[in-house]
Amino acid sequence: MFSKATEYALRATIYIAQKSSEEHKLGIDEIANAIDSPKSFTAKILQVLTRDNHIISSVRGPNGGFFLTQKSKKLPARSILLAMGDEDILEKCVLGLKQCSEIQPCPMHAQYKSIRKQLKELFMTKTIGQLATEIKDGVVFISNQ
Amino acid sequence: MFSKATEYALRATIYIAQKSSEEHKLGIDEIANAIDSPKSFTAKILQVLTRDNHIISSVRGPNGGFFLTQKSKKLPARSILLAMGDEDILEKCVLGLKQCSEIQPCPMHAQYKSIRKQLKELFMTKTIGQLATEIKDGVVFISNQ
DNA sequence: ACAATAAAAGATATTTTTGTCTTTTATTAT
DNA sequence: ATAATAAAAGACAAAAATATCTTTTATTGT
Ligand code: FES
Ligand code: FES
Repeated sequence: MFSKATEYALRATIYIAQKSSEEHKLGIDEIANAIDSPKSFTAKILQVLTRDNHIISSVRGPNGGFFLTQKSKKLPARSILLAMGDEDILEKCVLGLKQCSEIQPCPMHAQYKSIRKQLKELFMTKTIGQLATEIKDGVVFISNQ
Repeated sequence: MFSKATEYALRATIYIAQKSSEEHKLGIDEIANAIDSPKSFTAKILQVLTRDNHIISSVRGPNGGFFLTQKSKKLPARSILLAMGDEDILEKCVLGLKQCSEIQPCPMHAQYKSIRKQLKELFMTKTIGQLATEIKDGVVFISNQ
């Protein structure tokens, strides 16, 4: 479905949202370990989410690390897909045709458009904060073991 | 969603199902042109679908080419995903966790499982022949222009 | 000021995916 | 038999995705 980079981005952001605050920031080691992802590669991804997209916040130096603001927690999960350049899955033709339209629909269009709509709805309505909260509540998990 | 290879595989197979018969086979040039895909790359893909998976049939030499048997037309679209090794999208966790289960569900599991189920249902119930027939009827298209 | 810390930045490596080109083999029509 | 045809097979190339390692910069506590 998504690229490895996007998967790590989603997992990392949700994890940071769950565990961090402006007072308690998280280091890359803890994050990569928690979500079971390659450390340096994850660092690159967090850089993009931080520097280019301001979804994650970060501070260097002692007691530094990554954290999410309350504002960022209100962002929809889709904003992570947008940041990673992986949001076209919510729009494009399942058979890879250049454009998906009612005028020249592909043989799967009629059924697929409803599925894609639900997927888009999921990523547009669920916020990063909501996804994180469910982990805090212990009903869902983000660990890989 | 799918790899380029799988997209070409789906489009090519549906196209062949629509236009070919045991008496009228299709050449790789016509197929690649019709579905707007790189010729040699598509040839490799058709080779896999033919040699390894027997979804497509082929004959070499003059008046040779690719075609689909009636039996193959009854195969579900999912069989193409299986042949291309791209079927795990119908099974795996949307966040890329090693296993998707009710015991340790990810924060998106509850909503996503229903979407994934519909996607799986689509690829399991729609046959290659059905997808091709709709093109023949002129209600849907597989061209890219 | 200084040393320690942790992210940012940059360079490089590996693997996978995508794509092309050439040669070979099977089949058919003449 | 021979030549033409078209897929099969194999080698190779380019691009993108994934991953690692090193150096630099900002920040903080002493
Ligand atoms: S045209 Fe293929 S999904 Fe809409
Ligand atoms: S655990 Fe993530 S979709 Fe089921």
